[in-house]
Amino acid sequence: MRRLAWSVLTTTQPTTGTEPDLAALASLLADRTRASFCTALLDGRAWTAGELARHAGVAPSTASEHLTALVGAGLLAEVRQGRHRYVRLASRETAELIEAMSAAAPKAAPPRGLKAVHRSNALARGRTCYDHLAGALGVAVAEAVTERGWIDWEDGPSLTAGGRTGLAGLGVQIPARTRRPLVRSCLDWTERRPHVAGAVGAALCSRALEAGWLVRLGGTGGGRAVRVTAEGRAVLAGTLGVPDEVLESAGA
Amino acid sequence: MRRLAWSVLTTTQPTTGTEPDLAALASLLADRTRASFCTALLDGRAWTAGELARHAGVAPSTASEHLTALVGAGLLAEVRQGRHRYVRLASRETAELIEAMSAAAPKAAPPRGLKAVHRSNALARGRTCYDHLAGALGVAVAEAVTERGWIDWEDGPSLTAGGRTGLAGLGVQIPARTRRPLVRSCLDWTERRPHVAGAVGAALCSRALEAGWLVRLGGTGGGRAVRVTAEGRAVLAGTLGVPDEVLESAGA
DNA sequence: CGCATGTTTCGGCCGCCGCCGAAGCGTCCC
DNA sequence: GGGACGCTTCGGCGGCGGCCGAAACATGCG
Repeated sequence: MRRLAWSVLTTTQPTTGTEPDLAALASLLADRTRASFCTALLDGRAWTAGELARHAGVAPSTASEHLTALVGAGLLAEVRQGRHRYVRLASRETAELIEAMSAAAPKAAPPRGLKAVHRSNALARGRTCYDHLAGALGVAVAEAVTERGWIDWEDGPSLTAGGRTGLAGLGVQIPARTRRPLVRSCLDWTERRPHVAGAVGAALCSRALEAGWLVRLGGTGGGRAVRVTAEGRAVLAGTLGVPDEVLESAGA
Repeated sequence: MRRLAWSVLTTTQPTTGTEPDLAALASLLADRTRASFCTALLDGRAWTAGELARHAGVAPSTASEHLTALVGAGLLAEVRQGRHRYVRLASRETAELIEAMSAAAPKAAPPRGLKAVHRSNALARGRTCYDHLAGALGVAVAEAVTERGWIDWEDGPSLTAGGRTGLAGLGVQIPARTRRPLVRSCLDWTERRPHVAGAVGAALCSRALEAGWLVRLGGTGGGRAVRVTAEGRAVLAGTLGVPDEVLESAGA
C-alpha cells in the first residue's frame, strides 16, 4: 500500500483560475517543421540543431528559431556543448503526449522518394516509441506476452505473476516502487492496435537493446527504426513466441 | 485472464508507411476559437453551433467554418436536428487527448471581468473532466479514497478489494469486462496533482450526479463546473473523508 | 592566429488563415 | 403564408508567422 506522493495536508486552496492555453501549446506543434523535430526526437536521444535542420530540410537559421520556441515552451530540453546545441524531449510526459497525438492524427500523404519509402517501411516494421517498442514488432510482442499470459487485459492492462517471473527470466529488470504504471497500453499508429508501454515496456525495450536482441538502424539522424538480430530472433521466437513472419520482416 | 480483442491471426503485414500528420492535428487546436470550442465540449454534452459561437465571442459564420473543420477531421461528431447543429467530442479518446494537452499547456493570462473570474474560480473548485471529477474537488476525492485504502498507487493506480466493496456501498456500479483501465491517473491542470479517471472515475462521477451529490452549475453554455449539495457533502465527508474545507468552498 | 564549422540575429518577403458582414437557405412556429 | 431564427456560403480584408539569406558570433583545431 502506498500513499500519494503529495500530502493531503499541503495546500488545497484553489489556484487562481488561470486556464490552460491549449491553443498556445497546439500552435507549437502546428507547424510541419516543428512537428518533424518532435517526431524525430521521439527516439529519446539528443539531436543537434543542425541535424534537425537537415532532417527537416530547412535552413539552420529557421531551425534555430523553432528550437528556441520549443525550448522556451518547455517541450524540449537543451544542453549546450561547445559549439553544439543538443536538444531532447523535456520529459517522458512530453513524449507520451506526442505519441498520443500521433495516434490521433490523420495520416499524411505517402512518402515520396525511394529513401523515404524505405525509412517509412522500416519504421512500420519496428521502432522505438521514446522508451518502448512499437510498430509491427511492438504489436507482435504485445500479443505474444498476452498469449503467454504475462499480461492480462481485463479492466486495463496489468502484469501477471507469471509475467513477472517470465520477464525476470529474460533478464528484464522491473522497477519497483514507482508511480509509473507498470503496463500502459499505447495505440500504435501504424498498426492501429495496442502495444506495451509503461515501466514494463520500457524495461523490456532497454533490455532488448542492451542484450543485442535489437539494434538501431541508420546512422546520424537515422531515427528510431530498429532491426531484430539473430540472437534476438531466437529469444523472441523461443521464449516469447513472437511469430516468425514478423521477426523475419523486422530482421536483416 | 483475457485476450487482446484483436486476433493474433489477423494481418501483421506492415501498413504502407504513411506517417501521422501531427501538424495537421495540432493546427486544428492551434486556434483560440477552435480550442475554446473543444474545451467547452469537455463537459461531455452536445452544444449547438450558436452556443459555441457566443461562448467564444465570434460570429456564427466563423463558428460554422470552424465546426466544419473539426468535424471533418473527426475530432467532433455532429447531429443535425431541425435547424440546429449539435456537436460533441467524437469519442472518449478525443476527450482524453484534449485533457492531456490541457495539462501540458502553459497557463493563459488570468481572466478579465467579474463574470469570467467567477466562472474560472468555480472551475478550479470543482468540475467534470468529460466523464470524471477534476479540480480541487476531484483531487480531494482522489486523496480521500487513497487514505481509505481504496486505491493503491504502487506501480500505477489500481483499485483494491476494499475499494470495490467501498464503492459498491456507495452505489457506484463498476463496469466489468472492459478494456478500459479501471483507474487512470489524470493530471489536474488547476492543482497540478492527479485525480481519478478511468472506468472507476467515470462511474463515481456519474453516480454523484445521478444521486444529486453534485449538480452542474450555470445555465446554457455554463460549462462543466459542479457544486456539492448538502447531501453530497454528507456522503463525501462521511463515507469518503473528503476534508471539510474543500467541500465548503465547492458547495453553495 | 586563421580558418572551418555550428549557431544566432535580423530584415524582408510571401502565403495562409481567421475574421466579419451580406446574402441565401432551411426549419420552426404562429 | 409569413416572419423569426439558426446556420451556411462567399468575398474581401488584415495580420501573423514561417521561410530564407546575409552577416555576425562562438567554438574548436591546426
